[in-house]
Amino acid sequence: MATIKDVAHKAGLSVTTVSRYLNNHPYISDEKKEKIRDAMEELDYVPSSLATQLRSNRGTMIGVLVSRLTNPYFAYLVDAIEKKAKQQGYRLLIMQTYGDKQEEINTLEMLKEKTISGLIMCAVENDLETVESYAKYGAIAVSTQTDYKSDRLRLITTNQEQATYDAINFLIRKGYTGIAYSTGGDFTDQSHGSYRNKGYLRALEESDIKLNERWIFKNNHTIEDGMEIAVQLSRLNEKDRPDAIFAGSDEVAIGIIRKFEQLNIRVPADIAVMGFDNQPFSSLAKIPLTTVGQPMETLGQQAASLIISMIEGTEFAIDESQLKLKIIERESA
Amino acid sequence: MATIKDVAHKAGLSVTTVSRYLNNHPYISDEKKEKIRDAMEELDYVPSSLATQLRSNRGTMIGVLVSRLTNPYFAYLVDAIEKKAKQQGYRLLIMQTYGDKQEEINTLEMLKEKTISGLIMCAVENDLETVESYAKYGAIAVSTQTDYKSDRLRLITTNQEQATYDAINFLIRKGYTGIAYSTGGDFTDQSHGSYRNKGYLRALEESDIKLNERWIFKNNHTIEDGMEIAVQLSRLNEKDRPDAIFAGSDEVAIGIIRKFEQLNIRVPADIAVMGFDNQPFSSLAKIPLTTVGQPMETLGQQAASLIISMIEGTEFAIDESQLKLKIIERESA
DNA sequence: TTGAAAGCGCTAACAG
DNA sequence: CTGTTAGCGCTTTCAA
Repeated sequence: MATIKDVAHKAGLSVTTVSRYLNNHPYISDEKKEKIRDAMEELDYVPSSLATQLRSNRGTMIGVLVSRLTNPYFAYLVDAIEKKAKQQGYRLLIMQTYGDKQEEINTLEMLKEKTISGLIMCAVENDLETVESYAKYGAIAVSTQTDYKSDRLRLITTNQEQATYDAINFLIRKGYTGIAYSTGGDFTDQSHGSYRNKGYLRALEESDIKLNERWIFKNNHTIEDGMEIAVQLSRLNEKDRPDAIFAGSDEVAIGIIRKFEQLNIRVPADIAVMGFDNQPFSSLAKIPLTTVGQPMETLGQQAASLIISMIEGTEFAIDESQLKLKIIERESA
Repeated sequence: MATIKDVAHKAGLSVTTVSRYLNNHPYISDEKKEKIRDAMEELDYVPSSLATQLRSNRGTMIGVLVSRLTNPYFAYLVDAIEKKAKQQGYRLLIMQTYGDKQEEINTLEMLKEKTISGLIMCAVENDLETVESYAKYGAIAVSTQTDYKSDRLRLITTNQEQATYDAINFLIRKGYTGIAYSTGGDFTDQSHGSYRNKGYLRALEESDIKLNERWIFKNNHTIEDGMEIAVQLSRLNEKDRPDAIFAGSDEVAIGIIRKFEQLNIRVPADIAVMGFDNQPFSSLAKIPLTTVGQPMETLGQQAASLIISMIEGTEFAIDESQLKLKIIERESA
């Protein structure tokens, strides 16, 4: 591979001048520019981004950390980030944690290695104190709802609490009053999904609906989990049964509906089912799912813009108004 | 950030020794090892991967090129590649082409930049001659079925021709004889999907079924395309109608089925529908899809192992037996 | 407007 | 077993 030296030699100039050309410095005569261009062309020269980064101490690689790429939520997020990043001349290094804290740490360590100049964490496993301790090595943006305040870390938040509140109210307005609830966490304040729990609780409270502990289902993620919930629900006494369930995820919702079908429980006539995420398959289901859609596209775009601004030391204000979740009404509720 | 120099200084040793330690060279006394370890610990030292790569001329980054990450086929592929790569100490740089030839070239150029030491092309837009011309700059593995022979380029092939042949025979054995066919390409030999076309044609021929041009649908990709196909099929005279259609993609299949439902055409009773890909939603559909499953997991693993072996100059033999597509029978056919 | 020279952080002969 | 030294390919003073 040709180096800057070869180009300089062939053009009869110094490497300095060639370097200047590469970086669009002023003060190069057009004549030399021409020569350099020709030499580069002839040698099929491409600057080594490695050397550039090492010397100039500014990288062009952005890390993106997700739980699993096969989860469409993350796939769409990464898709949006990739488009925006490419457009601004940045590359993406993708890592998956699969929910593992240590993997997350390993990725954060790449900031020290200078492999990446910034990291977008689309999900977070460790506590934010730990994450923040890496902020001195590079830019970090985290997508999560939290009360944690920090000026080294930028947070890019969607309002899960509000979305859940809205969703439950949507059900209430539709006349449902017995609203069961499924969560991926354990329904405590520290668990995953705690902000959604708050939204659920707040909506019930405002409508003077008493919480029924037996209608709370914890640690559910998969279609199978959903089917199990449906079984449990079906075992309840007719009058002890909720008339709706907020499933917390589209997978779980699909599982519930599928099992209900086998049990001859009609959706939404007997029990309405509401999902969360608006997965691609949700509109394709046998009973198209009423669900909550997340703004993956704008979330990804803004995350990319944010991290780039942090890397480059410019300002970027997140536009919260673009980051709203919205209820997507179809047939299951 | 601490450098190797700082570590050497603090440990009272030369950078060479520290470098040796970093690279697990023999000939270092345990005593010094200890010192180095301590110094690194204290300084929170992490080697700059940039400098290492520049100097040693061996990188640790693998490029992965896909059409769109939001296509589950690619998401699952990348997922598998990521796992395998991580396990071997490599990182993934992801690029999307969105079907654009120039984007593919841009990605190939990264081989020259030394940004990546190898590239896995999960799909290919340009002709293989062009791709091959980049092979001198780094390892390239391409996943595509082709007759193109090359020793600079490694191909990792699934047998689309055979899978389609098998699928059509599956339909034939089920008693269907009028088998329509939809393709993403234009049904010519050069287009996307030409190997599938061959499989279709071969199966028909072997069963002495004459090709009916009016049952060939070209350039279809989306659910909407599928719905349009269904409309056209419904307009055919009852006796001119096929009794099955091989849709070429699950999306198209879903579209066809959905429209058929509106038109009161029963699936599979009136017309059987077969998809391709086994997308995650395919089993979830109203009428669970009979389709062809691709071995994304092993394909991804083998692609990763292959490119790593190429980068490291070792041998790796692709295990074709693991790369078989298989028919997944559900209800639509 | 141009060039010489000194590194960025690391590795790899070569010499002890 | 350990250190000296010369770069990898590029950018950036400094001086001309």
